[in-house]
Order: sequence, then structure tokens, then C-alpha cells
Amino acid sequence: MANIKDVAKAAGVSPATVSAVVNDTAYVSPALRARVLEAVESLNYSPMSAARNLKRGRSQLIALAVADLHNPFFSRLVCAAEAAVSAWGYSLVVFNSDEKPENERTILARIRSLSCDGMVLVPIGSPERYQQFWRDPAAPPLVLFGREIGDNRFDAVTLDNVLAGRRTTRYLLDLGHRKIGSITGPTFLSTGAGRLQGLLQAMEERGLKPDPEHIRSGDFREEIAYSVAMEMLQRPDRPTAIYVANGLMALGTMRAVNDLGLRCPEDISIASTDTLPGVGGLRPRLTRTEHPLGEMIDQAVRFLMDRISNEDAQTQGRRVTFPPELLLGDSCAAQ
Amino acid sequence: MANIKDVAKAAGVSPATVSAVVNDTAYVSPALRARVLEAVESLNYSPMSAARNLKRGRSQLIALAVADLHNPFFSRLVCAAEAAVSAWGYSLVVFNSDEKPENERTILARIRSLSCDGMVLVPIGSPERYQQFWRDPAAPPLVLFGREIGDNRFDAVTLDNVLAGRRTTRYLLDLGHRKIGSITGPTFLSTGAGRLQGLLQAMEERGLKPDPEHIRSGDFREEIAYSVAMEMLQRPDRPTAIYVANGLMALGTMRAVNDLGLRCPEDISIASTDTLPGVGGLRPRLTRTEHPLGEMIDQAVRFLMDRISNEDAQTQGRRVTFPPELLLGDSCAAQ
DNA sequence: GAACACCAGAAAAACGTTTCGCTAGATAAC
DNA sequence: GTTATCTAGCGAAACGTTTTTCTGGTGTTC
Repeated sequence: MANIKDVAKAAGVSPATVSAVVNDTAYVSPALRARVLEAVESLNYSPMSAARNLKRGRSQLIALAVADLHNPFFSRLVCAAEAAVSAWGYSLVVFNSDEKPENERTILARIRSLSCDGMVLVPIGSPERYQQFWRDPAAPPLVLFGREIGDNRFDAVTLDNVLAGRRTTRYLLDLGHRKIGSITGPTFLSTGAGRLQGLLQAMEERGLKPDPEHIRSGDFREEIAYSVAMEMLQRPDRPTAIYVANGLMALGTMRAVNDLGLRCPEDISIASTDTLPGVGGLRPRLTRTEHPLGEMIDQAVRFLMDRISNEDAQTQGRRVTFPPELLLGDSCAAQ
Repeated sequence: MANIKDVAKAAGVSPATVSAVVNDTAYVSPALRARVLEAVESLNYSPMSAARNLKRGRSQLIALAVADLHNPFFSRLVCAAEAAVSAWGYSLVVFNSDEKPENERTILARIRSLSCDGMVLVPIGSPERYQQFWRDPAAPPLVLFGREIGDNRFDAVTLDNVLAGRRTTRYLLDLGHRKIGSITGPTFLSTGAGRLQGLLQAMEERGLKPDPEHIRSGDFREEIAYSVAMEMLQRPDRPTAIYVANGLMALGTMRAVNDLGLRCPEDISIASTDTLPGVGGLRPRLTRTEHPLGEMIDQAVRFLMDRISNEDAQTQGRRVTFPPELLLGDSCAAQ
């Protein structure tokens, strides 16, 4: 592969001049500039980023480490992140911790050694895990995404999960439902806990309290949600509406509804937070609160760019919480 | 960040020795090795990959450039590729050409300058586009994925699309269907053309020929498939079964079926190639042929690893075509 | 016409590794 | 005891850039 010296030789100039032309970093007379560009063209030269990175100390790489790439929600995140990152001239390196702490550890080490210029992390586990990462001056800027870990030193972008739960539940309450159940995510995750808390808040506002038997964790997984829903819906005092905490579980719940011969929304109303890509056309259309995913990842990347350019940046973590949007389908009926 | 010299100084050895220890590339006496490791530990040293890459001439990066990241199929591909690549100690850089040639051009340039050690490409457009890429000795090994472009110089991993179409159609024929329609992908893509061709072959085997009005392109998109299906299903001589060429369109077709008050499979049988993630629980469960995606990407990565280690490799492109699996749901009924 | 400022471009150092060739010391052989 | 053999570890070059410093030539000004 042609290197900068080859180009310099071909154009009869010094490597410095080639660099100046290629990076547009200093004035070069039109004549020379043309010769250089011609040489670049004919040799099909493109600067080797390993060398450039070594010299410049940055890599033009942004890492995205998600907790579970199998979950379509995170797939959508990858898609949005790729777009956001490449708009700033960066490339996206994708990692999947698969909810396993040891994987996450490996990934963090790898990101550091790749000298990624920044990273977006959907964290698993508790803040202690990131202590060392935080202290390490060589670590790239970090934005936590989606999940709260109770540590305000990092920048963080999240959905207002409590609001999501509250808003969705209020909608069900406004339709007249009183016996509202929920299939929640894991409560050790802020996404699971927050959405549940929002539901509880909304019901409490009306002086209601859910039947404990109607609040069950589906672990954010389709099959588990299915079996939990099967059981809940077969109870004699089954709820009239269910708030499901994510898209995969919403589908599992719908399946249970169908398998039991129940009709949605006539027999049971279903509302969720989040949905699945591509299923927009399914009937009944799901009533749900959604993440403004594009805006969220844009914000996360903006945080990173900010830290990257402002080395002297405040050490305090900034956090932005996005409100969910309530999108009406026809999976809920008045009670 | 601590560098190799700092470690060397701390351990009282030369940088060469540190390198030998870190990479386990030469014998170092136990005593020294321990001192070095201790220094590495206490300084939290990790080799800077930019420098290492510069010296070694590789980057431990594999690029995956897909044609449309919004399509859930390619999201699944990302997930599978991340796993395959990291199993070999590489990291995955993800790009989305969004079916736009100019994006693809940019991406190829970027991959080259990142010195990615290999790339998996879901190509858009015709082979000429990759000519220059092919001639460039600096370009990393390339495996084409999913789509045929009629150029046998590259390694390629594909699904046997013709077989997918044929197998699915035969299944419908065996159920007694004679008036079989299809919502196809774009026929300028091998995936679209192949699946359609498979359908035609299967029908021809039985001396049948589809009504031209029953063969329509849905462009691999949900909404287009919806409107095409709406129209096709409202024809007085509507087909009794439809073969839909991908998962997104299958959902659109199902939606049209529902919106027209038709029942599947009683009124119309639907079978597809590919499906959507997470919708495994939907009713009716889709009868479909699926990509063995994990095996396919594993094969692609193995091709790359092969080229990476065997510099002297054959210049001839190898190609592996995977047979689709037919998975029975309950979206098809006997006619 | 001389002194000076200015500027385009070149030369060279530096970034952090790996790796080749070498040295010095130990061991073994005679 | 001398020489040959071997080996652990070191020094230094090299990878391909960017960037700082330097140089030589041109133009300006009094």
C-alpha cells in the first residue's frame, strides 16, 4: 500500500506537504497542491489510520456496548447509533455483554486498548464496577445509556421510566380500568423498577393498589412473559388490563391472550412500554409508550463529542432524561 | 496512560522484555516475568493498539457493512457477527450503506483506511463497483454475504434462495394449492430474483404457471407489501396461497389479510422466507424457510480468518451456499 | 540598496509498539 | 583453562503519520 512517502516522492514534495494537503492543515500553493492530489489519486493513497491515530492520539472510533444484542430494542439502538456516530465522522464498534459481568469487563478492557475516543454503555451491574474505569485517565469519555446505576459522575442518557409507567397506566385508568396488572422487567434494573414504580404511582394517585398477584416479572423475555401471562390470565380474578414493560414481553403477552381464546381489547386491554421493529402493522396495534431513540442516542453522542473536544470539561456527570411518547393503538378498550 | 517504557522502567527491564512478557512471545525468566507483570498490574498498563497495529500491520478489526440496518434481518446479522468475530479475538465495526451506492463507496474507503483485517459486505449494486477494491492489494480480505453479484473472484456466503423459494412453494403445492401468488423482493437483487425463480421452478415442475397478476414486488418493505397484498387479495380471482419473500413483507401481508377480514390459514395460506425476531409467538405462526444465520456468518468469518493467516491463499473466490430450513407454523392450510 | 518581515515548503522529531540483531554471561566440552 | 555453544535480555531500528522547527527565497520598506 502506498504510503505518504511514496506520494511525496511521486509529487516531488516532502511528506509534510502531502500531510498538509491531505488534512488541509496549512496553505499549499495551488500548483503543488494539484501535483499532490494527482499523486494521491494515481497511487490510490489513503492515510493509514493506525499511524495517524498513534500520532494524533485518537482513533475515530466510538464503542457501543449493549447489554443484550438479541433484544430487538438494542438492535434498533445499534442502527440509530451507527447513523449518529457516522454523522460526526466516527465509526461504530459494537460489543455485546450479553448481561454477563465478565463479558463487560473484557469489553471495557478492549475498548480501552482500542483507544476508542468515546463509548456508549448500557451498563449491567452496579456502579463499583466502573470505579476503576472512572479513575483511569486513559479511559475514554463514557456515556451511560438507558439504565441508571446510581452514580452521577458519568454522563447519562435515559428514558424517564417512571413517567413511562405512569403515563401508560394513567391511560388505562382513564379508560376505566381498576384491576390493572403488570408484567415487569427485572426490578434490579432501573428500567424494570422505574416502569413498575410509575404504575404504582399512577394507581396510588387514584387511591388504588394492584393485587400483588397481578404484578409479576417477565424478565424482559418473550417466553417468560408468555407463561406469566398465561397464569395471570387464568386466575379467576384476572386483571382487566395489563401493562407490559417491554416490547418482547408485550408480544409474549399477546400470544398468551390468543392462546387462551381471549380477545384483545374486548376481553383484556394490553399496553406496553416499547415495541418491536416491524410489527407496526400487527392487529391489534399495540398502545404503548416509546423511546425517542434517535434523539436519545444523538444526545449521547453529543455528550461524547463535547467531552472529546473539551478536555478541561467539568468532572460532574450530566444527565438527560427523555420523556416517553404515548402512541395509541387499539389494544386497549374502555372498561 | 502508562506506556511500555514506563512499565520497563518500573520493572527495571527493557521495553523489549516487557513486550516479550505481554505477548508471551519469547522466554523470560520467572523472576523477571513476575516483576514485569507486577509493574503492568500496578500501572494498569495495556498496550496501545494504535502503536501495536502500526507495527504489526493489522488492527484486530473486522468490518461488517450491511445494506439496510433498519431491516431486522440485518440486525440479527449484526448480533450473530459480533459473536462470531469476538470469538476469534476481533472487534466488529458496523456500517450501514442504506442501499445507497455513494454511502457504500464512503464505507469501503473508510474500511480500508481503518486497516480492518477483513470485511463482510452485503453488497448493493453491480460487481464493477468492487473492481478497484479487488485490485487494491491494500484492501482487506472481503467476503460477500447474502447477495450474489455475479463475480466469482470473491469469497461469498449465501442462502440458496432458489431452493428457499422452491421448497416453500412445493410445500404449498403439496397442500393442494394451485393458484399461488408471490410478493417478491426487488428482482435486481439475487435474494429477490432467486426466491421468485424458485417459486416458478416449483410450479413448473407441476406444469403450473402463476397468474402474472399474482406476482408482485413488495420491495422487501412492510408497507409496500401491505398495499400490494391489499390489492392482490381483493381481486376476484385472488390466489389461495401467497409466498412472501421476506419477514417484513410477511408481516405486511398478514396485516392486509386481517384488514380485509380474511382468516389465515382458512381463507388464505401465507408462507415466507425469513421472519422477524421476537414474533415467534404470533398467531398464526408463520410457515417459513429460514436462514441458518449463525452458521452462515461463522462460515464467512472462517473465510476471513483463512485469508488473513494464509497470505499466499488462492486468488479464486470460494463460495458456500446454505440450504434454508423449512419451519412449519400454522399459516398454511390444505386447499 | 540594505535590512527586515514573511511565507512556502522541507527536515526531523515524535507517537508507542514490535522485532531483529547483538552482547555478555553462563554452561559445557575438550 | 580455554574455547565453543547457547541463551536471556537489551539496544535500536522501524512502522506511517503529524507537527514543530527551521531554512531559503521573495517581497516590502525606508
